[in-house]
Amino acid sequence: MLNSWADLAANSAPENAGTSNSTAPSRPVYVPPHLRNRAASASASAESSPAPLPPNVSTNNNNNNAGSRWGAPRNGWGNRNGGWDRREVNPFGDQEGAAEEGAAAFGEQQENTGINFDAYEDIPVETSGENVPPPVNTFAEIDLGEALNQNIRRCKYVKPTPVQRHAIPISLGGRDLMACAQTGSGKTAAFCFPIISGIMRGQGQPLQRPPRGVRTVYPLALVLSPTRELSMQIHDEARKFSYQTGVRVVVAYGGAPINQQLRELERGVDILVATPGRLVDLLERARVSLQMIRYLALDEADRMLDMGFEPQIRKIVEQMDMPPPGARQTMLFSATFPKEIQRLASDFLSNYVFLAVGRVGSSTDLIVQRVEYVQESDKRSHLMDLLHAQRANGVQGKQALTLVFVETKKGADALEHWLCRNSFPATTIHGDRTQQERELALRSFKTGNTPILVATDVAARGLDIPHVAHVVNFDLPNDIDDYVHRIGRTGRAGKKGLATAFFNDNNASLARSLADLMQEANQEVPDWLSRYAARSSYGGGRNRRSGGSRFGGRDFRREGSFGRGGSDYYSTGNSGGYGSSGGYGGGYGPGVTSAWD
DNA sequence: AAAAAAG
Repeated sequence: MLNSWADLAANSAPENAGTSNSTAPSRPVYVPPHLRNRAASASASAESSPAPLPPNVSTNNNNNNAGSRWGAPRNGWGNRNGGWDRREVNPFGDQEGAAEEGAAAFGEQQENTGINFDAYEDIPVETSGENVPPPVNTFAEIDLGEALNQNIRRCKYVKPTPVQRHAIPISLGGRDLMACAQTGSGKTAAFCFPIISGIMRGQGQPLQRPPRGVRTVYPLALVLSPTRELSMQIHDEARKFSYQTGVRVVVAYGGAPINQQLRELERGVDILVATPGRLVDLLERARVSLQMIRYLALDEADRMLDMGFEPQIRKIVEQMDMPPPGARQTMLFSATFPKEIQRLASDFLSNYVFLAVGRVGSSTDLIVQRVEYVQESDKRSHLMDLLHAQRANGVQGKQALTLVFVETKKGADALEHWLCRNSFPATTIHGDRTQQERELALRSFKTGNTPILVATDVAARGLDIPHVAHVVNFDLPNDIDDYVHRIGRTGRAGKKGLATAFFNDNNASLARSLADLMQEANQEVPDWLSRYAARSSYGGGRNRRSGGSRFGGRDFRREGSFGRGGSDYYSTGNSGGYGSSGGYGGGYGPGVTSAWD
């Protein structure tokens, strides 16, 4: 009873507000955010004539036939939100608040500016594809719009990071993109800026929908990520970038009450950030339609396309109502991009640019990697030793943050319990905990309240946790890519980090790739590990996913002339067709990427 | 074999 009444009220209120004295719009039309104040009154008086296109609308190659294919723009904006959102909370308001708590606790300033650009100076970059738009050196060179520029200043971003310098012009040029890149250095911004800017410009043609459920919303951009916490993080960042641009960002993920998310959606959504399960739910309830999607971004794209996720992603991207490749712009980001996954991913892309922002020798050098031989039964006491040592390294009375990865959820609980019993304040994050518990754990860790976090792979990717001094692989993962992502939780934004792994016979299959990785990162490889690696290379101890070039860094379209790709990982220049290889033969072997995302 | 993601 109460529910249906509330729903009714929630449903009709914005509709009335948006159109006041006219008949309710039945057909959606895209109104760029900067015109929405006017649009609300304009559409009321001009119901029968097509809505004016924004003056600076630029035709996008990929979309210029969308009008004929999908129907001409109509009146009425599907999101029923005429005008800027006056209730928009200033995400910068508590400048020293939430996100900065950790920094404050450590007596440091502004994590956002903490990027150490010197660490990036000589980062090798490879691009391939046809007519690759050239990189820029400053934000000023790109016309992102004044509102967005102001937010960039508020974020204290002074100049674009390497991934931004390359990815933003490519995306603004309307091209699809597969990028091997680093989050810590602004990966989220690299796909958010072009999306926000594009939405503000009203680029391309809106796609018409058949009238369906009145409460259906039509986001223009979709960002998918593999974990709830990562979606939250992306949402938080995207909200900063879109502040006062009129572009509305909404997040939807499982484990949280759906009603609140539905209410947020009903207030209007331009950019939807979501985890796959909850999005499918919303699509099946017809509360969200993907018909108007003009931008699709997959964060941690290789994870999104691996066995566990691929069917869901295919369903969302190929079997719902999303415009096909070419009629939308698609951006895939990850630090690791095995070529098998690249092949899968190419289904979603159209004439795309491949971009690899690699590590230079110095990038993963920021993370000191250690491997110790530890029997299962000795792991706990060994961890204890590390933590005792870590205690001495505390900053301002706070213990440095240590992130401990384990294999299983049960193992995580057990270890947390044991640590607490031994007076090490620890908490844990894994998929068997409630969402509330997960978020609490992460917050408590970030603030230094609980300086030890025991985690499963749920925390392996993308999470930006400042001040993680030490990553311990209590249990090593089976996949070297997961190792790369895990250790990338430390040594972020150009800062130094330490990663310690406990290795024993159970990890024999990882020996070779681990030894290779460490060698390429100029780390000291223990002799016993080298011997292990040599042994396992006989036994076929290769990683399941590849025989060689298993890291990102290389466009799989360029495979072919070389037996196993990777040894010519970096060509020198940018652009060039598929076949052109600069042939930098040095050092990168089977492809080390950044240890970051 | 495990983890993640809907309830």
